[in-house]
Amino acid sequence: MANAIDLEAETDRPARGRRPDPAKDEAILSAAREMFLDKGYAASIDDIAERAGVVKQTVYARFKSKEDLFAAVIRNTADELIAPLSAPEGHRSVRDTLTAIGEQYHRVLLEPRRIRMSRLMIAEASTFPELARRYFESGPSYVCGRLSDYLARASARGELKIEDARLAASQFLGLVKGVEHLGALLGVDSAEGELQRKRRLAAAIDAFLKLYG
Amino acid sequence: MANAIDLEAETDRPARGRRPDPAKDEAILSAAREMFLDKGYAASIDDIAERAGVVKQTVYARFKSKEDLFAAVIRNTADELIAPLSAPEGHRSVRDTLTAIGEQYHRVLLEPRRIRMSRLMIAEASTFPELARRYFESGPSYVCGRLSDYLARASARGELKIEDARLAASQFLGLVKGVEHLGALLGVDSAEGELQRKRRLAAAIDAFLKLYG
DNA sequence: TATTTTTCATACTCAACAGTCCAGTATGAT
DNA sequence: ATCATACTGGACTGTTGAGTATGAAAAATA
Repeated sequence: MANAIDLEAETDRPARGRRPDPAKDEAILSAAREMFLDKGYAASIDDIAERAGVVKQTVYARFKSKEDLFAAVIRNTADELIAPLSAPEGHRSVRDTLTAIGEQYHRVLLEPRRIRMSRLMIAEASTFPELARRYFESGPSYVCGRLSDYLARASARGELKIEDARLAASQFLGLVKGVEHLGALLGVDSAEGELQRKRRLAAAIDAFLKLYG
Repeated sequence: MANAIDLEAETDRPARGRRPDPAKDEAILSAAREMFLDKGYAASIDDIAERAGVVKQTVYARFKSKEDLFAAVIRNTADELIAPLSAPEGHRSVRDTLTAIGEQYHRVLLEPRRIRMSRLMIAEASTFPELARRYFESGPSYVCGRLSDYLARASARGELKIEDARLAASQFLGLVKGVEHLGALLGVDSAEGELQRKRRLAAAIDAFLKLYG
């Protein structure tokens, strides 16, 4: 029963009249992201619109409700945050690779933006379970999976001795996080300088290699 | 300059008239706790009052504002949650002690009540930094401290070989938590049964003893 | 130019909520 | 009995915020 118009709907053909400004999409999403990260879901559409330099109606022209906008922001941001995790593998030693992954994970996890994002998702986990699940699975759990793959391969090559790769990966990330990550989520700045953080990371890697080396 | 009245204020002497009903204090706090855990700080005073079987005025008679009530709830609940952590030490082997501590930490951390509480605190960390800090310090950080003390003593007795006790404690708790704790905060039920949880705990202890045994 | 669609500007509805006020009732002490 | 305090019931203020409505200006096509 699909006619020409339906088919063309896929390719977004606005036919006549003024074209929607794509820059405004970006402005709205970006403003919404900032506000949500700042105030949580309590952020108001009015404030978001004002920050985006746009009128409330324009927001509602693109997103049919606040929930909708929120979901869009989350998906958007989650995707953006995955990118730096596609860690290159290759010819490096196990220690170097783990150091790189650990450093990245460390940096990403403690990055203020990510902390605020995690806070937001944890806060709204009961209201938006689906989004929270996606966030977890495309974030920490994804990293854990990739790391697990790597560990399994390294183990197959005889560079490590691992039985349960998934468990080992979870342990590694746990070692890297320690209790301090929870502290960061709770906004305890932990007076922990770059130095101590590096030290903890190095200790985690030493420990892991001692366990499975 | 303290006169009799000031001194007596300490012992709460309302002099004349009808006495405040202590049961209502408890009812209000308990209702507020439930509602806050459920809806976050967005929970309304009206709902709290209704649930407590009390009129809004009565709430405001005891707590001068919503913030005040919230703070009272947090302090109250945080205290309540510390209690089970005063783990007895003694004649048991290091392994047994670690198992007990780990099991307790595991149970306490993953207990639905604590999860909801952590969610709440993380969500409001930027609005109530002081409360969040207290929560962290009287919760996870406190456990870490106690564990650290224990490890230092065990190390002094020669039962373990540990240089940095605080670091080791953090590592142990990290091993116990893995990535799964974050998943729980995000409401991912992880399809992880009691079995897998016990397994992870056992693995964490094995690993720790291999590291520092 | 005529037409269509976006965007702005502004005002509006409707509901919820923090906090207050008041009049009356209950409970205790003197 | 009387006075002070706790508590109820309900109305009230003022604000905020989600979502809608309306009308006019701006940009694009025919």
